[in-house]
Amino acid sequence: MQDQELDTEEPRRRSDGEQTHAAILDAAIRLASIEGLNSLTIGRLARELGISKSGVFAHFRSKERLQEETVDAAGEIFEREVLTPGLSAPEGLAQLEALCEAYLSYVERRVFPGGCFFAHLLAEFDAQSGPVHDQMESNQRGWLGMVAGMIETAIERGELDPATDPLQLAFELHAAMELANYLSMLHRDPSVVDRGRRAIRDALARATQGPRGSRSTSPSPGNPQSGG
Amino acid sequence: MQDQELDTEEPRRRSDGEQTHAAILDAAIRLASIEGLNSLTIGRLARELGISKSGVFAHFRSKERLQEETVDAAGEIFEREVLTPGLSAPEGLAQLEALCEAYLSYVERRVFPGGCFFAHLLAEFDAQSGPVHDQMESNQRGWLGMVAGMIETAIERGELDPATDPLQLAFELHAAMELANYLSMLHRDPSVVDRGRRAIRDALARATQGPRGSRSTSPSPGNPQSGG
DNA sequence: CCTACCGATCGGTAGG
DNA sequence: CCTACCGATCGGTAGG
Repeated sequence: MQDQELDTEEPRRRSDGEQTHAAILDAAIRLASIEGLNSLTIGRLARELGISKSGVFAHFRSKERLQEETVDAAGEIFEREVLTPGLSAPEGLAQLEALCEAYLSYVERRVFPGGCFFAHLLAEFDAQSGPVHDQMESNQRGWLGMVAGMIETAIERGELDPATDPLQLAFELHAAMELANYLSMLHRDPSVVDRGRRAIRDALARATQGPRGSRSTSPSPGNPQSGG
Repeated sequence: MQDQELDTEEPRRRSDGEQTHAAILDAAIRLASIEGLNSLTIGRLARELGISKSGVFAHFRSKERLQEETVDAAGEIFEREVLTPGLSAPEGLAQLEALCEAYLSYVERRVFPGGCFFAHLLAEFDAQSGPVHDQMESNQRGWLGMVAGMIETAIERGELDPATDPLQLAFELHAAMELANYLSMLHRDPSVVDRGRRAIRDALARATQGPRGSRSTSPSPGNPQSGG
């Protein structure tokens, strides 16, 4: 604690600059989810927030850093809105279902006004080279790998047919989630998400029963304490 | 025919202007498939083609018309490379399979350097309002409706299980095609298209056999001449 | 956070 | 198809 003479000017009040910084990123995320990361311009964000261009610029020092921080901030929201609720379910098939549902719910609730931020960036940067492409590639690999890992765990626990190909099923689940996102946005109709929901439910049901309804009769209860 | 005095100046030689027009659209399509329709600028196309900005501009008179003509020209390529080969197969399940394979082959062959032009535009304009969004919505509806129609025909011909939901199966096939496009581009790996191929083959096999391998024993041969 | 500025580029026009 | 422009906006800098 310092002398009281600093009292009236709120000593080390960091909130002013930080709040502005956060407000810029919030606007940037919203804009980029609708129009893409390359549509971000410093001038446009400044206009939207009612501050000067250089006022925005001072927070990032380059457009590249603005883009980087925007992607990172969107990643934190994705983590909070999708990964955390998805991973909070008990390990195995339940967790896989929870993750898929968390994603679809996040699309349905329009966490980002333009739909899934990363689905937009996937299409925007799949054919472009550079740091954003590379980050998206690693994001996608991580996501698909995580889903495939959950499928493997569910197989080990006897909850899914051992004949299931984890990466192939992960691809199909992911495909349903992505298209549900795009089409629900395109048609401005959140109920399109239900098509994705049904595709996922059916795919998991088939992998549960096996392709011919041959179901392993008594799956082992599994070990809730063992890590993946 | 006119007098010979016009001979040396090639009367009504249209090829010059038309070739330039076509060359501009070709460059625009290629650029837009990689970076999106909004990344098109008249100056950039002019630089790439080695002509002046106003030389490009004169062909379209507005950026909006350039974008419209670019989308239309890409549509013609899609028709030639996907729809025509897909629809050339005999009506029914064979046609449905041919259409899916025509799409995957078009992705694999990199008909557009940035992958499927319309998959890119779907993500770019799903959350934006305006004429391009509206055209993409109608394109998507048309495509999904066509696929669903082929599924209906295949059901009527006894080639697919009558319990199949045409729009739901169309959604799942479409989802596999789109993700195959995005991921094969993202990883610069055409073999990712095989994941989509397998997803489609499996989905059709399930719809052929029914969910439990209960297959209608003697499907009617169908009528190849009747329209859909 | 501001004003004031830089060179480059944008879509578009005028006139040929 | 060209040169020569227009006002607006871009990312970024200087200096406060």
